[in-house]
Amino acid sequence: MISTKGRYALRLMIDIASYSDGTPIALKDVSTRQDISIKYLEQVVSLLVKRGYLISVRGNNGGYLLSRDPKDYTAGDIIRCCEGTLAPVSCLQTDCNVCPRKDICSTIDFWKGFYDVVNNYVDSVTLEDLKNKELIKIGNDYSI
Amino acid sequence: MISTKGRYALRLMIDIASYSDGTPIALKDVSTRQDISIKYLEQVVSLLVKRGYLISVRGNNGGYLLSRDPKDYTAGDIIRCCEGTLAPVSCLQTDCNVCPRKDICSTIDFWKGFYDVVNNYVDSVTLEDLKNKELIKIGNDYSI
DNA sequence: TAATAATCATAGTAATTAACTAGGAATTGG
DNA sequence: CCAATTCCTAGTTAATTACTATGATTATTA
Repeated sequence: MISTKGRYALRLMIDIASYSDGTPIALKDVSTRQDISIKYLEQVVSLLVKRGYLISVRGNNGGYLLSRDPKDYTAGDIIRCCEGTLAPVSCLQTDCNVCPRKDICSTIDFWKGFYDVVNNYVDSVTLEDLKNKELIKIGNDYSI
Repeated sequence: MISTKGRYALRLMIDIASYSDGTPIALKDVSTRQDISIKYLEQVVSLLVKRGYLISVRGNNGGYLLSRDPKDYTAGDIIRCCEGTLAPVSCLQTDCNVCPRKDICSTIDFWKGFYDVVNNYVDSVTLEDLKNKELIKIGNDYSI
């Protein structure tokens, strides 16, 4: 199960992408639209800023801006940034991890395959794709 | 991340499939081979028995038997039995769940897709496949 | 028939994580 | 200066995870 960190991160990024007009988007507005507490969003957003996925603007009329075009983020980028690895088992989290059973483990290939299909999937969807869904939902889709 | 319940369930089933000779396999032996405490295995195995995936034989020389041919279990069957649903978000856990944002949610299709690729993957691998890996690892593969 | 070896059932527990909430400092536009 | 914002750290509550413990029940076998 993906935690709220990863799920909220996705909604936050979609929200900013969808309501962006060149000026910074304040968390207060994201909070209202997405119905997530500002205080919790602050924690999520800080991870995205640290990673360089968002640019923060401090002070009055401050907020957040995308650092790239929506088509240049994958859902996987965003989720992994806030959620950590999507590895199904700890053996796959880092290369240096040494499981005492690694040479006789009959399930490691199965879990590697699991990891692969998950990463391939989340990286096949871009923020642009999700933004378009959002625009349709909120009735501002002028592309159709 | 998949919990120990699901991971141990898979190893338990592979172990029983691999060492099965018609007589029941005792947890003590699985415990030794897999290096998992008997007491914890008891809890895992009880879920598999309740689901009908294993047949338990009580008393001296008792143990567990597969109720089907290894090719008739998928890894997904076994993992879901002990782990619960593999749904990435709670909205997908049950049909009757009603999220207040369901009509305006722009991410639900993304998560449905996630759920689908995970289920398709884990159901594409059978216990037979995993058993063959195990037999190769322990050097008892007479099929090659 | 008694010892033994297994499953079965339930409860307890320590550590970790999840999902927040709280308080206040720093920054900036007007 | 003031108001609105981000930034930073710490605290909290509840749930979950990953076991361990105790003992009852069942069945083989010497």
